[in-house]
Amino acid sequence: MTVKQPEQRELRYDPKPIEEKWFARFQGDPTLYAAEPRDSKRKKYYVLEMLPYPSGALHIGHVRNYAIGDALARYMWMRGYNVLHPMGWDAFGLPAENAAIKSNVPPKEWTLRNIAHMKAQMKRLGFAYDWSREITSCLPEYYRWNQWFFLKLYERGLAYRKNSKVNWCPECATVLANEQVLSNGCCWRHEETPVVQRELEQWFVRTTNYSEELLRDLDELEDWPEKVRTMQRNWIGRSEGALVDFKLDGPAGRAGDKITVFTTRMDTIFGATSIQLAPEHPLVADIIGNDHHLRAKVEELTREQRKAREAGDVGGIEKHGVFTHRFAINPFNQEKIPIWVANYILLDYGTGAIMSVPAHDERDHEFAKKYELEIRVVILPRRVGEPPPSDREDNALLPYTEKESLLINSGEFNGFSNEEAIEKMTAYAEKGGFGKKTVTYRLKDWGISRQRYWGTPIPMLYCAKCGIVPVPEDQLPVLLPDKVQITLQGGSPLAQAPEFMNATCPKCGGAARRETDTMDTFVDSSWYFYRYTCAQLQDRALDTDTVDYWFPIDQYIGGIEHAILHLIYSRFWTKFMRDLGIVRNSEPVLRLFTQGMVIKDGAKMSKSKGNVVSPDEMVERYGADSTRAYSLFAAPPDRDLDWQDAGVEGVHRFLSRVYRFVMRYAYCAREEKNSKSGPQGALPPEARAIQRKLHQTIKRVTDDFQGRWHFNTCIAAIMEFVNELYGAEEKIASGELPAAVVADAERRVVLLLAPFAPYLAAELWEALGETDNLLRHPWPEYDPALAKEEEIEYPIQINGKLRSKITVPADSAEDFVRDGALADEKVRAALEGKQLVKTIVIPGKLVNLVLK
RNA sequence: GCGAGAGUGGCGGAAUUGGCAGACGCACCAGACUUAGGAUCUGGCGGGUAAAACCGUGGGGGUUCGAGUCCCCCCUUUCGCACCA
Repeated sequence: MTVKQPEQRELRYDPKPIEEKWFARFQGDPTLYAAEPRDSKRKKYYVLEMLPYPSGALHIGHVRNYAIGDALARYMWMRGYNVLHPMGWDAFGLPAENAAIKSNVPPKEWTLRNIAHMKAQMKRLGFAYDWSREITSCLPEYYRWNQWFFLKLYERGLAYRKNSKVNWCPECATVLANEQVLSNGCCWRHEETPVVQRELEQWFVRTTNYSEELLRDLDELEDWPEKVRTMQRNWIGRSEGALVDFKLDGPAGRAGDKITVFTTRMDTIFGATSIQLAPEHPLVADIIGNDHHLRAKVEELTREQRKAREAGDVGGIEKHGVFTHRFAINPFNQEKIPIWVANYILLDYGTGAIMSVPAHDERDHEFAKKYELEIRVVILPRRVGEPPPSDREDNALLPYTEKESLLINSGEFNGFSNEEAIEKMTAYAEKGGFGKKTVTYRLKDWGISRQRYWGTPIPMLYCAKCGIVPVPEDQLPVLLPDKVQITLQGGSPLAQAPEFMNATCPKCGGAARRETDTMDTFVDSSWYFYRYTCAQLQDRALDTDTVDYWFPIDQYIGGIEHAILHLIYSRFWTKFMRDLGIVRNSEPVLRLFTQGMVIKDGAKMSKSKGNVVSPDEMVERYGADSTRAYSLFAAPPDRDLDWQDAGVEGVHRFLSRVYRFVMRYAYCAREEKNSKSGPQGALPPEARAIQRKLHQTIKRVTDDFQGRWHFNTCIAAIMEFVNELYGAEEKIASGELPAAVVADAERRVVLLLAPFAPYLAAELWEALGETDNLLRHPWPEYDPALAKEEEIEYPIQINGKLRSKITVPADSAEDFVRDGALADEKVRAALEGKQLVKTIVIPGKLVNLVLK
């Protein structure tokens, strides 16, 4: 056998020409990542990354997001699945309008330019997307379906218009939905701009119709992070209780003759010693009448609340209130109790009015102490197995808010437990016609009106004769006018465009005015991922059967920031589409993965902090493969990642080592084409060691893809193996090691690398003499028999401390291992003068000797 | 205040079910090859010691032959929620 000389010339890994070469080839091969099922009987895998907002260039955090999804897509593809992996972002292609205006570029052009730039970046990074499925939501085709869905919502009474107080971001110059206001009271897009309240006519979507289902189905989403499920539960905020009417004592006002309160603690109603109204409760104006002093006081309370709300710290407000000089009647005992107005009562939760029970509610207690209101105990702790305690007040316990309780001072309900009392008292109220069992939700309807120019126009007309009239389906899409004056002065710029504004009423043929509000961009993002399955469809929004094949999404990957925005809206939209009969699934996403943020210099990457790492720069310096591999190597994907440029260099060095090794010894594979099944027959120990490590490495990498996605340890395992190959380099170069072993190792390492460094893998695959596309090559299998160690090193512990090590054949019996351990020199020395109390042998793990 | 994570060398992080703590990488140190090295290769690298012993996974206790891992108490930190009646 002739010994081939390894490649002698200096081999330098230069990613640039390699990536350019394969970039061109990938582009020329539209079938490479095609989503058309290769075989409809195969299992499918739909993987999608969550959309970052295309307000500028990609930063390295996005790259990490895509790198995770891309590695999965490639792996599943090699596993033989039909993979759908479309772009996540461009469906969301509505720009920060202001940014466009400030840069003096028309918004549409600005959007398309942004998208083109990002697309170029994505392509350069080599992400395996199906580019034939692009959707760009700023284009007329997408408007059509958004508007069509809106008409369906309207037909079903799920879209309505109402005048209400809304959140307004001065920076965006538009309205925001509740979900789009951060907990610090600022806008989700402008994290330092406080949102203010405005009163406006707005279009709403009745998400609350699905509150119950949105909540209930969270239980089924077992493969969602618990954190996201909890956030959604809190956001929906279901609360079971009852409504109770308290009649006004004295004359009725315009807003009625009673105050309805919501309570979850009906059992404490005999302890109600006042009624508290929200400052903006409609009855307040009625009952304070023309009392200037009271009116001023209420205005002050309103201001305090508004200020706290705008600061996002309603919890920190100092409780203030004022007595209205009016009374209400407790329907349970006909007692007259004072009506107050308080700044901590919120109009938009429950009914905006509460019964105050100072003895059994912390807030009421604090308030009553401050204003010296009566505190009356009506429940006592129940002591199991003991007779009910006496009616003595125990002030140290107050407020007593536990549910484990027993009623006192409550008329005919004395002696009942909390649970029984709530049930009986609610029934009593229902029977008496002054109350009823009810459930309230914190979730509000979704306000979708935006006063932007750039967005899907809401397809509605206002006719003087016919009122609100929907645009007929055959007139869709309603398109935006080309030229408008954008002033950001509030109100939609569309109102200044007469050619847009003036329309004909489809009912009476008279003059009509068009709705000038456009839709929230979250409407687009609520269903864009469905459209990917049938992007070219002309006559319908979606094809039900195609959607049914791909849905639900198998894996959605993104940041936590959409937990209660996009992820609630899209769940709602799915249920709505299911009820329309367009889709068959009730949930859009089977598994959700929230990856960590990328941290740089101790802070979250953001433009305002100036710590953004640009992928372009990284690709220029180290290449796309090194950049994406580092984003997976530096930390497990669910944790935050601390970006260090030096780390990229390390990964780059590793890829260089792989490149040099494979290029140098590629001849082994080219010469050994006949033995692709791996080396046959008995191998010398060094060759066996390489083979064993190879199969162990395949197992480690495969296990992590199947299980917990710790891609950092996958890459580490491949590094270890490559180090081992270098350790045997002398023997490989001299031909001492069978070429078949080297060839086998090279081929499989390249395949293992394919999800993490696809350009390099493609180049090396070719160098190994392979002509097929490596994505079409099956993922390497490991052979447990070949991965098995032949010898095991047992650590010998004495009293739990490591003292020695022995090496025995892997299949040694326990006795043999024990005898071996006891025969060890160091062990015998330690045994000197001591008594062996116990010997513990854990097969395959260790030996522990207990001495006394 | 409530809820969920996290705390391991100089740094990022390994250790999936209790079984050799620090894999892999960065940084650093030494050496080789070099006119040169910001290339490459080899070796070292938790503290401590001449070498051992010994000490080491935020702190304190416990269970166990054996604890980063399990239990109890506490500290720090990140995120989310917070007058939700």
